[in-house]
Amino acid sequence: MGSQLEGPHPATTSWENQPGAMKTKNRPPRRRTPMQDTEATPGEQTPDRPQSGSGGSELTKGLRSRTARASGGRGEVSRRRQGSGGRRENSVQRRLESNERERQRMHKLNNAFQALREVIPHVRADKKLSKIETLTLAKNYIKSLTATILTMSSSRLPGLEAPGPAPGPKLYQHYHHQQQQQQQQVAGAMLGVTEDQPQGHLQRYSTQIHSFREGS
DNA sequence: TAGGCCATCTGGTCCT
DNA sequence: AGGACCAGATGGCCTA
Repeated sequence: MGSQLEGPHPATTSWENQPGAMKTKNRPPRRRTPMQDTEATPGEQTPDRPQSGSGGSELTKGLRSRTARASGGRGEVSRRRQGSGGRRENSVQRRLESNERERQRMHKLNNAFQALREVIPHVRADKKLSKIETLTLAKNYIKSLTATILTMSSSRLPGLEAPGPAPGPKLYQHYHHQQQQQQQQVAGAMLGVTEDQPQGHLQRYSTQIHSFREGS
């Protein structure tokens, strides 16, 4: 599971319909494992898909296969199993709940990644940034912004020392100028537009965007 | 087809 | 005790 591009899965949970839920590429919904299938009612399983698990150790696979058998996949559940399996079923139930919480946690993490993608400028709009690309670009974007702020601060200090008009307009001009330069840098990275000091970080950031765009 | 990326499951550990 | 967090394992999908 994990894709929300298609209709809600039988076990669809609230996150899947949240507007901010991360959309994966054009992928079909993830196949449910036998363990997950124990959550679904009989008949909701997709018959066209294999029943092998998609993760977990051999031990846990064994647990899952036992679970599938215990859940009555082949016939009625024996009284003996019902009687002695209560504890096991309880642990299986706890495991299912834990899995669900973990899924929710990962979805929240992915939502945060998506939110991050949307606030960092990058050129390659046709393809979603991977997680590692997102983190790396974000880190360098922060660096570039920090450099910008430092530059602003250094240009502001002399104005504060000297008597005269308030530095507000100058700061705004500086900020506006930096913003324009950033946009030009990002947009013009492909054109080989270069800037000298003090945009070293910006230049590096743009170069990185370029390299990501090139797929290197 | 290999490699990259990802979702999911799982058990261990940490935290409240 | 139970939930959050983490990392390893596994398998599916996609692309070059």
